[in-house]
Amino acid sequence: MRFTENRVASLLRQQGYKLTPQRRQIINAIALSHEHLTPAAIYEKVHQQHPTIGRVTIYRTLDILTEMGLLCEVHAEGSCRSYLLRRPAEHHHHLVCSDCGAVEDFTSCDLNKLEQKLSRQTGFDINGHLLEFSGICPDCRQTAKRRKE
Amino acid sequence: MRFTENRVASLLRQQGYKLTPQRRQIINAIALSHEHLTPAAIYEKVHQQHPTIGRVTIYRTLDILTEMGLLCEVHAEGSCRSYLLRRPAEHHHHLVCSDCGAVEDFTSCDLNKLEQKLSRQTGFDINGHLLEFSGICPDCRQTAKRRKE
DNA sequence: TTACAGTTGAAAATCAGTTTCAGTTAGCAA
DNA sequence: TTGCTAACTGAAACTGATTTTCAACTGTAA
Repeated sequence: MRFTENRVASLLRQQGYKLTPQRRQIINAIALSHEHLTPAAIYEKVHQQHPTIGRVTIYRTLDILTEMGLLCEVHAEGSCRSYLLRRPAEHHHHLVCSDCGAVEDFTSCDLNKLEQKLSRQTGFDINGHLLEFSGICPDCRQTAKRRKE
Repeated sequence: MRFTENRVASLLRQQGYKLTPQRRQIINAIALSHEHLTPAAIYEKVHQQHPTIGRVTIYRTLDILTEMGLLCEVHAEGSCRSYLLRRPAEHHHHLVCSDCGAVEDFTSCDLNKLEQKLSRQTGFDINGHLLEFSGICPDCRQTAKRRKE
C-alpha cells in the first residue's frame, strides 16, 4: 500500500488542514526518498523545486504530518530528527545502514517478555520502547567489496 | 566496580590527555548523578562549584570521555544528547523515566535471535542496536497517586 | 625547573528550531 | 463563479545549543 497524494489530501482535509502546493512538495520529497531525511535535507530537496519555500513551512508541515501519524521519526546517531513516510500504520522499528542511510522497517520486535521482566524487577510502568538496529546494507557491502578488489 | 578519579586520571594519561581540575569536576558531577544529564545540566552543576568554567570545556570533555568509552549517550525523547557514566564496561541498555528522567540500566536484551533473523531477511550486516524503554518510575507513580488522593 | 603539548575561557560564528506578524490562499457555501 | 474566512505562508527576528578561533595558561614528563 502506498500513500498517494489524494489519500494524504483527504486525510489532511478530514483534520481541517489544507493541502497547499508547499505541503504537496514536502510529502513528495519524503515519499520519493528511500532514506530518512532530516528537516534540513528536506528543505534542500524542496527548495530546488520551489525556491521560495521557507524553513518554517518545512517544520510546520513535519509537525502536522507526524501528529497525524503519516510520518515517523528516526533517531539516527549524530542528527537526531529524521523523518520517514510511515508505510504500515502499525508498530514497527528500523534497521538503518550506517553507511548510506538506507532504512528497512521490521515489525517483529518481541520485547513483551523482556518488558514484563523489567517492569517486575524495577517497578517501572513501561509504556514504550525505542529499538533500532544499525549495520551495513547489502548494497554498501557490495560496493565495499568491489573497492577492495 | 566504580570509576574512581584515579582510574579515570590514568586512563586519560594513557591516551595523552591531562586531568585538569575542570575535568575532575565534570567527571564528579556525572558520577554523582543518578540520572542522565544534558550538557546544559552538567554545565549548571559544575558552574556552581567552579564559576569560571566555560561551556566549551564541558563539550570538549564530554567528547573526549565518550570517545574513550567512559560515558555513554542516552537518546531521551525531546532532548537528544544526555550522558551517563558507563559503569559496567559491558553491553547494556537503559530504562528511562519519562517523568523525572531517572535511568536504570539493564544488561539482558536477548536480541541475538532477532538480529540473526533480520540479517538473514534483509542482507544487512548488523553491528549494533539501540534499545531504550521508557515509562514511569516507582517514585513518580507514588507521587502521582498521592496527588490524586 | 623547564619546555611544550595539551588545555582553558571569552568572544564571535554557526546552526537548528521557534515565534511573530502582515499578507496570501485553499476550499467551503451561496 | 464568487466571496468569505480560517488556515497558511515566508520574512525577520529571536532563542538556545554547539562549534570555531585564539591568545593565555598549565599539567606533566624529562
